[in-house]
Amino acid sequence: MDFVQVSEEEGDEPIELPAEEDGTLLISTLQAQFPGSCGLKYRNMDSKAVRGVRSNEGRLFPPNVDSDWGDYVYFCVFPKENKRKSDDNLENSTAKTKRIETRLRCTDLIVLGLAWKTTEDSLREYFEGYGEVLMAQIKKDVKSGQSKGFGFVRFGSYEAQMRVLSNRHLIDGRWCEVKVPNSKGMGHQVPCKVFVGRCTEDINSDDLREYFSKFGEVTDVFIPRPFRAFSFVTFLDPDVAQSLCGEDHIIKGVSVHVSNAAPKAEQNRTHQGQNYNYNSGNNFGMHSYHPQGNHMNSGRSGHHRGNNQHNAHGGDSTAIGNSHSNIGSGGYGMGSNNFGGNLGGGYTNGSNHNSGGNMNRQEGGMSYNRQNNFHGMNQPHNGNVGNGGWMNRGHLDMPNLQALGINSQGSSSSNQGQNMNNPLGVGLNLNSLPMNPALVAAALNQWSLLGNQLQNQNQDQQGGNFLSWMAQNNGGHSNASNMNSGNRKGSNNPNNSGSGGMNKGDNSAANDQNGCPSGNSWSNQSSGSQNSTEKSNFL
DNA sequence: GTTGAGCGTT
Repeated sequence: MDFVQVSEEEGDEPIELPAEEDGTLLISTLQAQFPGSCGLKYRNMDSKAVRGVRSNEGRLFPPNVDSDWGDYVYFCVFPKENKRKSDDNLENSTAKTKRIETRLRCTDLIVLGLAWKTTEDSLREYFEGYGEVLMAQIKKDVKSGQSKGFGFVRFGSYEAQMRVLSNRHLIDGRWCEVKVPNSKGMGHQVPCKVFVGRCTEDINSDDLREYFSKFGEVTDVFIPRPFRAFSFVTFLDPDVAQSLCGEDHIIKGVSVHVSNAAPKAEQNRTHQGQNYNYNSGNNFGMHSYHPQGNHMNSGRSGHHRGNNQHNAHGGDSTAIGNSHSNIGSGGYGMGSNNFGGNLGGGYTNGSNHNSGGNMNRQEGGMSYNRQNNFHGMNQPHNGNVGNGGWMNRGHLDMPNLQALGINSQGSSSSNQGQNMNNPLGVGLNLNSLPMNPALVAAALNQWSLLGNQLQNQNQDQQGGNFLSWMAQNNGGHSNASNMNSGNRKGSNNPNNSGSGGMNKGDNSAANDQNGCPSGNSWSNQSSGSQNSTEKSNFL
């Protein structure tokens, strides 16, 4: 038997790999020793150049016609990464190799929950459906030989490993869990899912899948219904997902924006000590990552101001009889996002109740008012006195507001005394835009420039409830239960600002007028405060 | 002979 000397990198100590009878070397043999490698190359002594080894159908062919591998020491070829702009700074081949090593190297995977009857053969047989299996073992009791119900498997390719890690497995009639050992089951630490913003309604999941497949295998596409102008695309390879983040792509003539779909908690971790004004109101329930079921955050420091009540994952029947109040003082914390309060099961975790109290008094610093002044329509002055510009919102990039014709300076200067006729907390006349206002609203909605509270048609009809179409509950999943509970008593209140920075408007709910579950009570009080509620998780 | 969260005689 002929042996081929192979090292991982030129100069490394070689390992002798057995060639086949026909003189070829199986790539699987190569990968058994050098996981992730896809070929061989060697240094030609005459030309001093590196030569590649011919590869075909899983076999590597010796360079000499007489099936002789010669005295060369071959070294491994690893798959090149997608040549993307983010890789431009990685010209150093060693760095590249090292990076690929860490990224693409296969590891043993633990398979938990195996049936007692599952054997190493049947385990191997099952996983061979994903790719070459280099090892499959069942851990057994040494005395009895009985399976302990778990085992290990190793694949020849990182691709197969990734595929296995991202799937569920029914093996011999039992659902088994496959994980990287001691990894707490994350599968991969890097998120595979990206947020695709600025989608239009005619971009369907097939479009997204087809488009994004050119960057890597797409394992899932999710488009929230009803239409919310964004979607999620999940890739098999988290690195593909990451490489796309921050980019704009054109799908069906529409420029969409790809960004991180990481949990909001992760994204906000970096923000400290700023005059934040988090006034979102968007709560995306579906496909959300809820580390805990319930959150109650209140305090005077940090950016978890006010109360954020999460009550995700429906079925809690918390929609009735809730009482939410946010009382802050001298701080930045008002407004309330209440995740939950969801009637019914299914995906009922997207409710967003913002109880008004939309006083945004800005005292220097940055102001980014994503206030939900929906109920403040026809208000000559809605109390937004922000003047600071846009705040840092974490990893989500801001939209080009100027392109949208939106004045980001708030509404105080230009809108006082005007009948804005729009439900946005920013100075925008949607009717004047040279585009579909619904699209603009959707875009704004995406960026949390407006909440997803939607006016009840019975009230404030002058307010241009163009978003109300979004509010229609989709049968089955009531995730878009955007109940507006913040109607002021006496709408069209000419002044919502209170005095001395106090938000003293009567923000008590009139839920019974608004089709909301009865019994809720909402109130917000603040003094000299900035609003700081957070958007919910994306993932 | 049973069992059902875990982490492997290298």
